[in-house]
Amino acid sequence: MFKSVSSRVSFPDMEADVLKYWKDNNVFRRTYEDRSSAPVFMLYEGPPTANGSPGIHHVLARVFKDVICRHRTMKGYRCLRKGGWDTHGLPVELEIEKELGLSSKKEIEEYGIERFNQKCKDSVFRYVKEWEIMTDRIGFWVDMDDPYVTLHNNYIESGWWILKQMWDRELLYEGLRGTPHCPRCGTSLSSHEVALGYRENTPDPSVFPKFLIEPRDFSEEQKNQAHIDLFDEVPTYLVAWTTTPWTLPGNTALAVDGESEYSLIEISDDERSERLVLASQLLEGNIKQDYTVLKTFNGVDLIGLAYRSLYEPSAFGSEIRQFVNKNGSPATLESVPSFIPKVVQAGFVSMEDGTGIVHIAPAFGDEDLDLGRENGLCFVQPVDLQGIVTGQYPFSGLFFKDSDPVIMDDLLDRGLLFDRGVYKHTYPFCWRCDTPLLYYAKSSWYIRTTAVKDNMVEGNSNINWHPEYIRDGRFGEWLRNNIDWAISRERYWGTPIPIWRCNSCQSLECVGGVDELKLRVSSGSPVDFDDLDLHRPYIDALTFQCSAESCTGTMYRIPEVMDAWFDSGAMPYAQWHYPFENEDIGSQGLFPADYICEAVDQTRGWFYSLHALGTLLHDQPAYKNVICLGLILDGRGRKMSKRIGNVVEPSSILDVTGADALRWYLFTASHPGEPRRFSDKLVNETLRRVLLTLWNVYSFFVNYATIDDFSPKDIPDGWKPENELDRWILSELNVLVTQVDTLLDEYNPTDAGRRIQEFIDGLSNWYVRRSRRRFWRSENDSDKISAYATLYNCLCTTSKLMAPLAPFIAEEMYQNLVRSVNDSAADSVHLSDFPESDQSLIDESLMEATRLAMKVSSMGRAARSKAGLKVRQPLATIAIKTRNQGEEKYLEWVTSQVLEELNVKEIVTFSTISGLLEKVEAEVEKNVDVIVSIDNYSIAVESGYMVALDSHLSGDLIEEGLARELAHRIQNMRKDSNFDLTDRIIIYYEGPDTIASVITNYGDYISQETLSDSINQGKPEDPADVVSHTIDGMDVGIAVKKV
RNA sequence: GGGCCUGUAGCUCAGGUGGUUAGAGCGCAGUCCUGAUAAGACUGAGGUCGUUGGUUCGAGUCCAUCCAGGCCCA
Repeated sequence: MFKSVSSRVSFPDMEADVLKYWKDNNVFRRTYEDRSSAPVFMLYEGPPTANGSPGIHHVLARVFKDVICRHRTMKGYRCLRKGGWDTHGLPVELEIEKELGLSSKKEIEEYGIERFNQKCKDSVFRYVKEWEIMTDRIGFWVDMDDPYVTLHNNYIESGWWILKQMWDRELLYEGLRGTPHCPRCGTSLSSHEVALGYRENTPDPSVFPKFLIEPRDFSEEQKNQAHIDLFDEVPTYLVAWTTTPWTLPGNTALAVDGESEYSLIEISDDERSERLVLASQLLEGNIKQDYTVLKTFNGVDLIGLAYRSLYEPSAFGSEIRQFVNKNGSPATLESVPSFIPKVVQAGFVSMEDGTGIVHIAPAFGDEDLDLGRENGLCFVQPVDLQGIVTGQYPFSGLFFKDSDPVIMDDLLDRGLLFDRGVYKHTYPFCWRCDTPLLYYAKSSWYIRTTAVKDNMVEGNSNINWHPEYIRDGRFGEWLRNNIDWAISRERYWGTPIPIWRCNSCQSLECVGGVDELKLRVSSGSPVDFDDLDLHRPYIDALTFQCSAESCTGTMYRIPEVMDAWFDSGAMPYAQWHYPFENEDIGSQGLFPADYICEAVDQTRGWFYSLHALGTLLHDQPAYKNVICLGLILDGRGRKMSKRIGNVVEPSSILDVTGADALRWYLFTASHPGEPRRFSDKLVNETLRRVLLTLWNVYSFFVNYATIDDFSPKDIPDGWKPENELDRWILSELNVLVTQVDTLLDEYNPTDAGRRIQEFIDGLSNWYVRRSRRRFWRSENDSDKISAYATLYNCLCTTSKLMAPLAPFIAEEMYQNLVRSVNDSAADSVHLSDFPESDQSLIDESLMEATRLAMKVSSMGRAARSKAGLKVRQPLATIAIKTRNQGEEKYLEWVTSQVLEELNVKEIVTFSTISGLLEKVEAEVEKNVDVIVSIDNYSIAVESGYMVALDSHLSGDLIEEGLARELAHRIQNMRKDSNFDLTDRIIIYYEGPDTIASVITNYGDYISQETLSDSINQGKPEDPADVVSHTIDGMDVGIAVKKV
């Protein structure tokens, strides 16, 4: 029969046993190995980096992945979930740099790329054991024996193949990009690193340089274009604004907003006059002195206007290059001898601050660079990568920031500075060395994602996002503003970019696989390809003859490695070493994924890299359904960070409350998309309120089933519930089954869990509470069997329903309730079928009626409480007024439940109590909830209902109340003495005549309730067993003795 | 600076298409119930529904604005 179940349970210990059972019986593996013909449900596991300990936020993502997969498994799918590790990238390098005390690329290269990369490689699995333990412990099923690893040669090779596809379709190109650059460390910083170093309230110069318009310079055509009266005799300037004076020598254009209005104004002092152009709405605040507005016009009228450079580049030894667009291919730079800077239109011109005229230096900012490309602007770069001003400017040789004051003084001397001040704003610094960063246009490799932008937007509309707003919101927005993906990094530890360049003719070749490389290199020195590590520096050593016609040069690999996001986006293919193996991933159901789940910070990370590569390679999204998780915060609403020290160690929770409680809390506390505050107190509350409540129902069932020797086999074939309570809870159960199944189908474990919670509450606090006596009765009649059958059914089904969410307790209950009596049942709840709802057992009216019983009982308890009538004291009558006829009928169905619950003998109608209804209506205002006392009735009035309890106590009622009180005291003594439920006892008592009379009249009742063979007046043999009680002010001594 | 999200009781959260007096759980105080219970019931205290406007007979709900927090990006 059933294994005995203590109400005192240690969930962590129970879970350890379940884990062992899964392992010993190979349960996870069998969920997919034993189902070769089942439809595939594919999870893509976003690879974590194992160079740090897993935190609670990792648990969050993992359990949300798991719950859906477990549900689909029980629905008959073959759910595939391959683990993976992200092993490349700058964070890994930075960790090692810190460890080795290196702080620049130069130092890394001196240390040696080979040794450096070896250190990186050694570090990435540093915490893998911790990850495996955590993953196992929380019950996340994922194949970690055969994970994909981004540093493996096979994985890299798949990446190369993808890149080659792009290359062949001319979607791969080299171009300029404005990148945040640390001049001291000599390296670009990733956006993540930049984010580490923003400093608020950084003072910078606020400069208003004046750019002279000289109509003399205009061609006839330009003169006609500029519909502006510009008078030679008064100098006219365009006034711009910048906080980076050091970029002014790189100015090659000024940008205006075509839609806005600009003014030509004149200001004068004693000596001379000058005219200025700036946005009309920004005149105020910028122009302190008196001025005259001569003319206003639209920004569009300024476009094409030429002006004088502040520093003519050729005069100061700076090279001038210009963006040239050649039949659709991306703009490239070509040297030109001179240029005339012009006014252009730009969408980003602000009318909030500045002058409405923006200084453009394509060599620096990314926006400026884009504008340069679009408009074929010139490109002047007067600062080198060490941050030193080049050329022969008056400030050449200075560090770029140090040149600011010199430039301002110089402009002032030359009358080209309208105003200067100080502006405080947020500016990025290198998080390592505190050097102000430089936005610097550098050459970089791109994938032309913009070529498939529309396809990406279209594909996204077919992705099922949870929460839904991500699709058109954050993610959709990102896609609509798509720019080409810069995939190269001038770093060391990453997938090397498989492009070789000829040192002679500069022609390029992209290699799409190891065999291809082997063929190219074979003409050169012999390399052992079997043993080749595809990382730097080994790959850099492979060179080969240039294949260009009549070129005798040698091809060397370009030094860059790939953005680690490319690695992660390549996982749908690279995890299978596609296409070198598993060519048919599409037909095998391995692509696209049915489901992925990560936190919202992956919008531009993994969600994007997957989507971009999926669209580029197969013109379809790489995933169908996503749960996008919100951030997890600490108990005070702060982001968890190592620095603040508020990171929650998963083990601290798991060891105390167990994995199921943690899982349940994470599922149900809030919807997955919302940021959540983590609180160990609430995990504990979840344990008590949900899991322990269920456990106690389970324990109750097993205890009594064991006493009565009940077996599920005793349930007659075709049994249908007749008892109202049984019909009610089974109706609730079958409604629940459909709801939970649907919600899990819809990727909503939160509401699924919340619904199960409500059911457990009803099961425990109404069904079992009201049914207890049916289990206590000594005879095994059909009603008792019915109660057992019902409760058994509820517990088995609940265990299956909650198996995806709380896999441990579900397994434990299933093993004991199902497997122990049925050898042919699946040997794990997770290999069993998800429950199906029996619609014939659903009775909406009965559920409505029971809700009414609960409501009325609640009011009755309130009325009792107010009148000081404890529930153990039986009352003679109750009158109940419902809101309508329909409810009147419902009430008839559940009258016995209400009477029992409220311990009242009889229900009567209000009409039999003369005048009561009228008195209540006279006393109580309409629509007010209140409890009143009228005549000898305590009456609760609430939202249209009325419950009146007769508080008059007859002698018989009082005596019966005393009998129940005595039974209660004796039960507690049994419990305190640790007697078994079935132990029979003898009772001794001493007390006044009133008590003796109760014993005489209710002795049978008390004996029956307390399983006593006799009740004796007097002392037991050992007087120490006597416990003194005070009942209704009477002193009563009672002793209980096991027979 | 831009995009997106969030703001309801001390805490965690519910509050379809606007509609009577805004709810639940936890926590707190008191009372009660209990041979399944680490539980439960009842009562009480606790709310300017982030702010300010607007639409409407009527706004927690719709619109706008601002404030605060968060994420992503400049």
